[in-house]
Amino acid sequence: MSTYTIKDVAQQFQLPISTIRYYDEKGLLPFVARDVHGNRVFTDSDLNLIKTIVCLKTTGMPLKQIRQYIQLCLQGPTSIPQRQALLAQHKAAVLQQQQALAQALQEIEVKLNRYSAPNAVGMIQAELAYVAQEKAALDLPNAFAH
Amino acid sequence: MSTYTIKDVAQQFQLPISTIRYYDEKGLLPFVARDVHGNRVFTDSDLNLIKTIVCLKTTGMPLKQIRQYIQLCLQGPTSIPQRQALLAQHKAAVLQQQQALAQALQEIEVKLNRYSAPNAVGMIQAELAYVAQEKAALDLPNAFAH
DNA sequence: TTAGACCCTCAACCTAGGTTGAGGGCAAGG
DNA sequence: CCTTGCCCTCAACCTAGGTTGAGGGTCTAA
Repeated sequence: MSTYTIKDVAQQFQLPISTIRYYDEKGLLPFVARDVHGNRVFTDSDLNLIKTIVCLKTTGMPLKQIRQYIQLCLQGPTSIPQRQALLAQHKAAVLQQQQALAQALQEIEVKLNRYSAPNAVGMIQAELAYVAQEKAALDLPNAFAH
Repeated sequence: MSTYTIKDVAQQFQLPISTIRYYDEKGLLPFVARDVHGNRVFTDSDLNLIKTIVCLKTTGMPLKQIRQYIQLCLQGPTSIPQRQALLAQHKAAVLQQQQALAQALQEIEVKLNRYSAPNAVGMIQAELAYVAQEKAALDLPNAFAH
C-alpha cells in the first residue's frame, strides 16, 4: 500500500501533469486527497479510478459525463442503476463509433489499393479526364490539373 | 450528369450547411465551382471527393491534413506517391485507434458486467470498504460514501 | 410586387480540452 | 544557506472545429 505523486501518475498514464490538474479542476478527481502542504496524494484505489477515467476518455466520453460517472461512484451502491445506464449508453455509442471507423477505414484501403495498382497513373488520369469533361459540359471552371 | 446545391450536399452527407461553407473556407473544397451569382455548384465528381473528405474526417484526420490531401489530388498523377504516404500513415493511425478503442470497450464491458452481477451491491460495498481502509491507513480523508 | 425560400460573405462568438507562465512554498544534498 | 527539484494556484492563452447573425442578392409563385 503506497502513495504516488502527480508526477508518478502522469508517467503511469502518459499524460502531462497539467492535464491531471485540469481534470481535478474540472471535478473528475474529487477522491484525490492532499497532504499537509496541499500536494495531491494518490493511492492505489485512486489509480484504479483514474484508469477508468482514461478508458472513458479514450472512447470519446466528454469530461462532463465522466465527472457525472465519478460522482455516481462516490455515492456508493445506491447509484448502480444510474451508472449502468450511463455506461450502457456509452457502450452503444462506442459500438457505433467502431462501425463508422471500420467502414471509413475500408474506403481508405480502397483508395490505397488504387494508388498502388500497376496502372495507377492511368486510372487517375482517366478520373481527371472524367472530371474535366463533367465540368466542361456544365460550363464550369475546373480546378484540377489538366 | 447533374449539379447540386449546398443544401443538397448538406442533406446527402448529414452535415449542417454552415459546416460545408466552413470546409470551403478552410480550403477543403477548392474544386467546387460557382455559378454567375456566386452560388456553389456541386457536380457528381465533387460529391465523390466530399465523400472521401467525410471519410477522412470520420477517422479523425485533422482538417489541415485533409486539405493537404485534396491539394495533392488537384495536382494530378504526379502526386500519387505523396498521397499514398499520407493515407498509409493515416491508416496506421486508424488501426491504432481501433486497437485502443477495442481495449477500452472491453474494460467498460467488465464494469458493466460487475454492475449487473447478482451481488453487485455487495461487491461495490467491498470496494468502498477497501478504499476506506486504504485512505484511513494513510491518514487521508475519504471522499466516498461510507 | 411582395413574400418565402434559397444563396452569399464577413465577422463575431462559442465549446471542448488543454497548455503556459508568473509567483510562491517545502525539502534534500553539497 | 543556497540551489535543485519537486509541488501548488490562478489567470491567461491557445487550437480545433464549428455556429450564429447581420446585411444583402436572386428567383418563383400567388
